[in-house]
Amino acid sequence: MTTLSDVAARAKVGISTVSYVLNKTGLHKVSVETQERILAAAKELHYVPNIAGKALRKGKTYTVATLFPELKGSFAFNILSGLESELDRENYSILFCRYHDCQEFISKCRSLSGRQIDAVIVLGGYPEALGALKELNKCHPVIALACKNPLPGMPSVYVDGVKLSYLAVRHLVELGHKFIGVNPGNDESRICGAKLAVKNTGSKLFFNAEKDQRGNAFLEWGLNLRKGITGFVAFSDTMAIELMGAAIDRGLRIPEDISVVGVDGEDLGSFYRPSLTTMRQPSIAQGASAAQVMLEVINNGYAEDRILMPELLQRSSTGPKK
Amino acid sequence: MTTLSDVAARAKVGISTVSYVLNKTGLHKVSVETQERILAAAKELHYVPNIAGKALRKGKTYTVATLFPELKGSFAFNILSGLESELDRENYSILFCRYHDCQEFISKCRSLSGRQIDAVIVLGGYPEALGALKELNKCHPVIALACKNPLPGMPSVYVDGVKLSYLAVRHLVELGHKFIGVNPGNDESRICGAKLAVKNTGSKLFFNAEKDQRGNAFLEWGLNLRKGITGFVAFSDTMAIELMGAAIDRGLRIPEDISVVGVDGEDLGSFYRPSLTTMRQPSIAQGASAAQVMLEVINNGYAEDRILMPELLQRSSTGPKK
DNA sequence: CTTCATTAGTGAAACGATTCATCATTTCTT
DNA sequence: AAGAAATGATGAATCGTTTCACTAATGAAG
Repeated sequence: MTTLSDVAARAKVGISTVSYVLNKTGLHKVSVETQERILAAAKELHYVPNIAGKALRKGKTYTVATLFPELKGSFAFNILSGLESELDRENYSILFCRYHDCQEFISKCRSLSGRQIDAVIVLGGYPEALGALKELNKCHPVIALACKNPLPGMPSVYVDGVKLSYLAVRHLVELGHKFIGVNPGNDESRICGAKLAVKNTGSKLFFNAEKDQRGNAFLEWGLNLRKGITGFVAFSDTMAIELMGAAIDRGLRIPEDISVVGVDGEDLGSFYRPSLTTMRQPSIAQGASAAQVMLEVINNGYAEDRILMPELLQRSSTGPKK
Repeated sequence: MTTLSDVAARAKVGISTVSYVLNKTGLHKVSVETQERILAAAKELHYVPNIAGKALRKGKTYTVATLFPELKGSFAFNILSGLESELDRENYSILFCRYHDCQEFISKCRSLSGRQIDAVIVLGGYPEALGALKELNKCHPVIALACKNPLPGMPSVYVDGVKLSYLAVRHLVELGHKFIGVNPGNDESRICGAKLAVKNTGSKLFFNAEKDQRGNAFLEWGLNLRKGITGFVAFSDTMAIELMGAAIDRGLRIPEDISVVGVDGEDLGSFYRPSLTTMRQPSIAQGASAAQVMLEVINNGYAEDRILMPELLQRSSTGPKK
């Protein structure tokens, strides 16, 4: 481990001069020759700054924490990837934290509060844990990812839920489906977007409000409705695929008998038969945007929300109503 | 930010005593009353140790880096999760790093070399980048994950490839398949396991050595062989599913016409129709094991490899040869 | 009554970096 | 030529911990 003073000794200058030069602090005047001598010495000795020392002195760690819920599929890893490539350029590192339930969410918030980090990026969360989140936000800037403003004024990055829902439902409407089932949970934007899509079209919307619904239960609910639903929007690819499996098990044909739209845009959906029509949510871009927002907040103390646009990936699980 | 000296002041003791008490260093004698006074003061002031200060002094950071390649599916995130829950208990944090190509792998190895961390867990890697890995290993303990001993003596955690391959092929043999196609890449263990499984059975094995094969190409290769292959082992669920899609597109029935075994054990495979028979590779357990190996190496300077056993998940994509 | 352990506790020196305040020089003004 | 200003460089304090070496004070042993 070579330190600043090793470099200083070799370049025959004071320790502080080395620091000034290596940090390119343009303010302090150092002659060109000295600079070169120092740079050379640093290179020869393979000097790398000691992050702990730096952090201790500056109070800044160039480290941000991420707090993830349990997630399946490649979504989480894509987010991480997007974050990483954006932050790496600015020499920030990512700390990975994860919670399984509300209690653990709270305890991780607490322990992150006391940690030396520059910001936290939070996914998911719990309504009953807003206190812990607020507490955390007193200690560090917090950015909400894939979750719209959990706390007033907290900068967020998310996919436009109204548009997402609108595009998915409109796709089914345009295919002629008259009775459409969606399970937006209690997400206002999704409900709103779906309503917008059927407005003045003659198609009718049915909301399944059940939380944590499985695909087959959703299908059953739809088929049992008086009118018989022919178009389904499932708010995740996993559920959509599960729904399709259940439909095939009952001898239903897709898309001849029912049409299914998923949400996420995972690659895997394209390999299913029929391949899954889905709403692509740009996960890597979400990570990258969160990184940008975070940097803005760190540098300017403030950032606007970043809202990303979803996109319809039309494949074979949707077709004209027959 | 309350520091040790704040606590010391409130408890009316010296700063070093506080340190001894808070670190439970059993060696130094401190009277019970004083201990309680200090503990109380620390609690009242919400003391949390400054990691930077600690790291600077001790040269130990309680941070380990992970180095991931690009990966799809939930594998990577599961690994991270397994790591996290195991390491969290020991108060280690996880730094997330990622590479896209060989060059970036090398540069990340370099930058990790200079960083203050206690160990590195590496997935994937490149034969042509072993130098960088060796260099990294000079600076920190390195554990290889899901990759068998990339460097001699480097502790590794991986799933038993021989067994994996053996079980997958034997399953097809037992179903009566006489011509079986596998694509083990250049993985010796997988080739070996597959050979073991057909030994003295009358079934015959065909190796597709192509790297980065897509599912449909693999299928085509198998169908075009002189004998006509009826059983396929694809060494990832994604490829297996892609292969099934391609088969269905050609009007083949699964498992009546061909049987397909995947490898990974992702949930999504169970929703496919037919649902995918696959070899489960315990990804969370792999993460957890890597964490344990890492702790062993950090504490004892040495650890045995940890080899995990795969498991056959029999579903509907395999059936008797007809 | 010394001497020696033991107990309870403290002071101060690191660890490696940043940065304020200071100091010689030299150069410019007037 | 004397003071002011700019240039180039440095010393030392500081961030929060840990931990070695040390000190009182008490009790036990000889």
